[in-house]
Amino acid sequence: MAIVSRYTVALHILTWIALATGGKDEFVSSDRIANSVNTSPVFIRRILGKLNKGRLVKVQHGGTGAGWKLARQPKDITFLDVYEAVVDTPLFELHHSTPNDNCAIGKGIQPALSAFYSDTEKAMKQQLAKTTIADLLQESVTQSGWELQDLMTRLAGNKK
Amino acid sequence: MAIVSRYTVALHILTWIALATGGKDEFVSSDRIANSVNTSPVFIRRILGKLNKGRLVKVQHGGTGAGWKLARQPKDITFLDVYEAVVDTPLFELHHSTPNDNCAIGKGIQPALSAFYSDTEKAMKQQLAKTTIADLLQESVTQSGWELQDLMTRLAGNKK
DNA sequence: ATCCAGTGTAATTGTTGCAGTTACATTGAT
DNA sequence: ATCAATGTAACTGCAACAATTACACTGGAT
Repeated sequence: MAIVSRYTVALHILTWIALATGGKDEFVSSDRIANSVNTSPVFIRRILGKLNKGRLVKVQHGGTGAGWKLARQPKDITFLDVYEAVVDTPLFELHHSTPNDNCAIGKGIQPALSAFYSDTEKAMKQQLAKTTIADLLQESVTQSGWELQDLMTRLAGNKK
Repeated sequence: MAIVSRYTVALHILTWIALATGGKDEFVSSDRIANSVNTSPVFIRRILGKLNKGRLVKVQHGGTGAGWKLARQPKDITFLDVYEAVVDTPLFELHHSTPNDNCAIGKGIQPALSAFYSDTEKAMKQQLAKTTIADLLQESVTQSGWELQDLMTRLAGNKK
C-alpha cells in the first residue's frame, strides 16, 4: 500500500456518477454514492470536496435535488486529473532524520535523489494521463458481467 | 509521503558502501553506515537483510572484519533492483471496505482498476530501471560540493 | 579455547496518517 | 418555513513505520 485508497475511492465516485446520471442533467447525493462504495457518506463528501476544488465536479447545496454531478464529460477527466486533485504528498519519501552533513553522501544525496524521484513521478503521471473515467466506466461494466438491459432496469429502481 | 522512506535509506546505504569501499575488497559495519544516514544500526541492518535476500549485498558474520559489501558493481545495481528488494506492497491501494456487489461499478471496478494500476506501476518501474547506484554516487558527490581531495582525506580518517 | 566485534531478530514504544463515526451548523430549492 | 442535502470539526480505532532495547549467535584473530 503506497498511494492512499482515497485515490481509488475518488475514481470510483466519478465513475459511479458517470453511470448514474448518464447523459441527464441531475445531481446525486453522497449517500447514494456511499452505498456503492460501501463506506460512510462523510468520507465520500471529504473526497468530493477535493474533487470540487479541482473543478472535476459541481455541487448543489440545499433543497430537494441537492448533490453532485460531473463538471465535464467522463472522457475529459483523466486519472492524472484525479491524482492531482486528491493526492497531496510526493510519491517518494526522503529520510525521516536528516543525514550526516559531514559525509559527502549524507550532504549531497537529498538534492540528488530529489531530481531522480522527480523524473520517476513524471513518468508515472504521464501514464496516468492516458486513461480517463470513460475508459474505467467501460471496463468496469464489462468486468461486472452485467447486461446493459439489467443495468438500466436496476438504475431506474435505485433512483428512489 | 507514499513510498516508504526505507527505500530512500536503502539507496543511501548502497551508495555509501560504494563510496566507502571504493574498489577495495572489504566489509563495512552497520554502525558506520548508520552514522552517515543518522539513524539506528538496527534499522540499517533490517534493510541490509532485505538487500541481502535480493542478492545486492553480501554479509560477513563474526570476527573483526565483519560487515557488508556490495555484491555487484554500483553501475550494475539499478533503482529498480533496490525497489524490488525493499518495497513489498503494490503501488496503489484498492478500497479498504469491499464495494457493493449489487452495483455494476461496485462489482467490476476492482478488476478493472487492477489492470490500469498494473500498467502504471510498470511505467514507473521502467523509469527506475534507467538509473543506477553509480549515477546516484556521482550526482551526490557533485551536489555535496566537496573536492575529491578532501573526500579522500576524510574517508581515510573515518576508517577508524 | 577464548575473546569480542560484529550480525540477526524479537519485543516494545512513540508517532503519524487514514478511515470511520457522531454531531451539528449551514444551505437553498420547493 | 420546511427539510433534504452539504460542510466540517472532534473524536476513535487501527495499522504501519521508525526507533530503541535487549540478547542470542557467528566466526576471525589471538
